[in-house]
Amino acid sequence: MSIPMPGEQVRGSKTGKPIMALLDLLGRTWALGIVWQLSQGNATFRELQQRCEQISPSLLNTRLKELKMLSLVESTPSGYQLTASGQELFSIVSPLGEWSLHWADQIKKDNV
Amino acid sequence: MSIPMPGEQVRGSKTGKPIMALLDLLGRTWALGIVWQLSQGNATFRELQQRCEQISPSLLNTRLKELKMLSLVESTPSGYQLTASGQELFSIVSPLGEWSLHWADQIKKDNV
DNA sequence: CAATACCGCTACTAATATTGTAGCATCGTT
DNA sequence: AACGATGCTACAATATTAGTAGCGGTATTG
Repeated sequence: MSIPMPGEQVRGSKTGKPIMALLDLLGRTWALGIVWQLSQGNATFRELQQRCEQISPSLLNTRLKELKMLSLVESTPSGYQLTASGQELFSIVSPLGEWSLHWADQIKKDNV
Repeated sequence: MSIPMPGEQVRGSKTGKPIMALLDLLGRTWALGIVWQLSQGNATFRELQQRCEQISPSLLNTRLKELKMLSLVESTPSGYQLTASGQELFSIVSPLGEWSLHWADQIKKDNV
């Protein structure tokens, strides 16, 4: 799968608008999960594999390449870590953690 | 693909934590894109299909079922629309629209 | 200097998800 | 009754992800 570079066509959009590239990226398995896990601290390849319970090394590596190309993750001697942009992204989505709890309650109510 | 119900096992996590269910959901093709499009106003099935340039009707319907089950989208006589929860979700992720512009600039700089 | 034990990562196949296209069933209009 | 539009299903083709084995490199240990 090609890397969803802002400015170019991506899955589901020909306009190249950055938001569409971002939605394409985030819509890939584990992309946001990796950012989420890395927000909890740097990790080596194998550590990251363990934090993401069931991710296969081939997919992890594919995602890491994408995230590196898109300036969200970088690899350092002490392992992978979020870049400044990656941290910004995380800080935007981090409220999802708490919100998901309310959401879960809501679903229960609706499905009674 | 089974619906990522908070409290149950989902792709990539056995804990059932709501955030993992949410990350599973958002990691599916077009899930966030549909929420994004609906935030711009209600839409019928075929309207939504057009807004999401390349989505196939089978996938659109699959996603809509999931989003309905998860209390994020509901169908009304005037078409599909976000539920209160769906709007909350959108309001959390909506800053991504503007942020993606800065991000695109950053990528350009990094890749010079 | 082996032998061992990690590490990042690649290779490959099987399983699963998504795309693309055709078209059915239903409804309201003419 | 014929037409057009709608929501949606069916299904084959294609693309993505999961799962497993293991290579080549770099310490560490005896």
